[in-house]
Amino acid sequence: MNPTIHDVARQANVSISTVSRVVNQPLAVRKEKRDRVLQAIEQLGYEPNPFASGLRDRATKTIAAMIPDITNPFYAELFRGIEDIAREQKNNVIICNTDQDEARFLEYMSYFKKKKIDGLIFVSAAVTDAHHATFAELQVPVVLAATDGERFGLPYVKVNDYAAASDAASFLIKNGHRSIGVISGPADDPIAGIPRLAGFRDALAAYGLPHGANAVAYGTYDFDSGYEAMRKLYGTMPELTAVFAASDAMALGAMAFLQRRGMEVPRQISIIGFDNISLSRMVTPALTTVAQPVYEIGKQAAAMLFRRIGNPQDEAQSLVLGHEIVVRDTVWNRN
Amino acid sequence: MNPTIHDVARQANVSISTVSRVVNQPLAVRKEKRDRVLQAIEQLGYEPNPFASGLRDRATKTIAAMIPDITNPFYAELFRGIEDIAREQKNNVIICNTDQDEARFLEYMSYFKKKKIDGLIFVSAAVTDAHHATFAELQVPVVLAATDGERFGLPYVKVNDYAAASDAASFLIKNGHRSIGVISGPADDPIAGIPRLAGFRDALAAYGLPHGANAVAYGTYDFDSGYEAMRKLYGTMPELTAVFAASDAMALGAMAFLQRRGMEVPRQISIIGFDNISLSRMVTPALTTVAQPVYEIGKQAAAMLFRRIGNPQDEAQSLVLGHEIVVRDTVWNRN
DNA sequence: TTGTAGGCGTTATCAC
DNA sequence: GTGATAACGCCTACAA
Repeated sequence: MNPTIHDVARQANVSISTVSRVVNQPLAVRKEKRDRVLQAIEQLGYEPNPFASGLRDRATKTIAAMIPDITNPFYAELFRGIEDIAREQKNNVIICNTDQDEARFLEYMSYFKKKKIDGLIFVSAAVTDAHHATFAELQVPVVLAATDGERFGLPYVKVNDYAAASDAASFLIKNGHRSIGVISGPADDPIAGIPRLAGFRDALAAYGLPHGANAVAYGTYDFDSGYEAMRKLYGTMPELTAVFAASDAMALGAMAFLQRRGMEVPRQISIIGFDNISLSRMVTPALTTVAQPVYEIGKQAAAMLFRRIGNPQDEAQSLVLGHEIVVRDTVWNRN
Repeated sequence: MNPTIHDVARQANVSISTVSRVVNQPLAVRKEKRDRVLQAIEQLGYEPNPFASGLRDRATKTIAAMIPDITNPFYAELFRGIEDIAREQKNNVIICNTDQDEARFLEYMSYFKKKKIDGLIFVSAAVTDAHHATFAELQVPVVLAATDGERFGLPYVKVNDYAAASDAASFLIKNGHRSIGVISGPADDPIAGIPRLAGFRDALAAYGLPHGANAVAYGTYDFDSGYEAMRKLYGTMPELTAVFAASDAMALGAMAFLQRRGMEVPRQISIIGFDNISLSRMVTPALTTVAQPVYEIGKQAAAMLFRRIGNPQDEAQSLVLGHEIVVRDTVWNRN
């Protein structure tokens, strides 16, 4: 049996209210008594029972993280950032794999309406009207990670996808490539689809390079779709010397396609990915890619959430973190 | 504000105890009233407040999963199995990344002693005396996943590592290999180190094949250590035609070393891994490996845990799940 | 079979 | 500045 507030009170020879005050508003208690209480707490190893507090205040010391799939290394690492901050704050984080499934999402949300949570971090998927409405019902702070919230005024932490994709294009161009294909995310994905494609294309255009429809294939960020997209792309644009993929997994898929067709990467075709997942350095040749500070995104999102939980009127300032190109072995210098 | 038991009672015109009974022991209530109550529950969307129940019964509807690192795809998938069962049981699972760090482990455990959990799943790491002692203090059921508990009488769900490694050896031998190297886990790891090495060596011995110290290098299951181990192994045993690695990540490391040295896999050197992580099909050539039913291990471990939580005297029957060899492209048939 | 009442540990409100 | 006390919502003796 854990010690309760009563045990501490008895030990310190004060009332339970005093103990409670020492814990919650230490300044309101005369120093002398406060020290006595503190000492008793220390001795007994007292910690407030979260159920009792929860029952009274409905604060749960629990946040939820909604993630497409923890099995995906990108999300796993982002989650680590969240978890590390939550642990610092002595909070639990309960993890929700949505599998991008609407029903699953709703199931979790209705669950949260009963069994309260203090806040929510929504990772990576585009926010729809339906999502937004559900968030509002929840009545707790919501922070977005690796996705955009401008449209709904939701605070977010992410990278500038447009600029990052644009940098990828410049990098390829600087390495002497002129015929460049793109494996994009879904054409209607406002997060990692549209902006990355636009950023990349605009950069090509700025250099006066072709960037027509035949230079783009679409995938769904995973390995298999990258493999398939590469097949299509190669069909419509056999002269290409480089490919930009909007995710590392797709880049790996593209690479697998090419290698299995007997083509040499990067000598014949160069590839640059996006994300810098841990696998990207494990393949041969190691993948050159645009790195997002994934772990940091998770950390900052969590920090922002706790700031808002502590102070609900805090007008959270969204964060755009920097990206960088990690140069490994899949881009050939043609100059 | 969510409806409480009182609201339901009023609506159904019964006392709160009747409502409580309907929820907890439906058989003890006359059918007529029961139906009325059920209807009221339905109408109001009543769900018991978990804090109130928690406060009374100290049941938290929360289990913990101790995992070396959720960023590792193997653990991530195992965790998915755990989570899926937990959700079925309307439990939360809080995830603890130990990073194999003792201090971190203890921090979590002491945290759990305060803020109770209903049960614990300990994944993958070898159980030490210290661990075991700490488990005992916790006073809640503990189940082991992907690790052994015989020594302490702890129930576990795992694969037969010895037999699986032995099968890997047979597979290589059947494909005509005679000079075979091993990249083992740590020599003192009783879980995935010792048994996999022993199983593999014993199989070689059974075929009258050499299996001396020069045919083994040791790693720590990760990519880099596999890379390094392959370098050593190749130094001591340049005649080898095949390598067994005790983890896929090490197999990938080994493969990277060979490929970067200009060697062809599998034509010159074959590789077989262990785990069947998702990456193994993404590399080229795709990795042949011994598959563990990871997701299933997580599921079964969780199911076992909930069985024991429900019935503490349940003498949990440990489970040994089957393995299989997933044949892809890294083993050359020399016959 | 059903209802009443007490207590789980905390915090906040009110007196003092 | 401090202490008693009333909730918070649930469950379960115990009484009826």
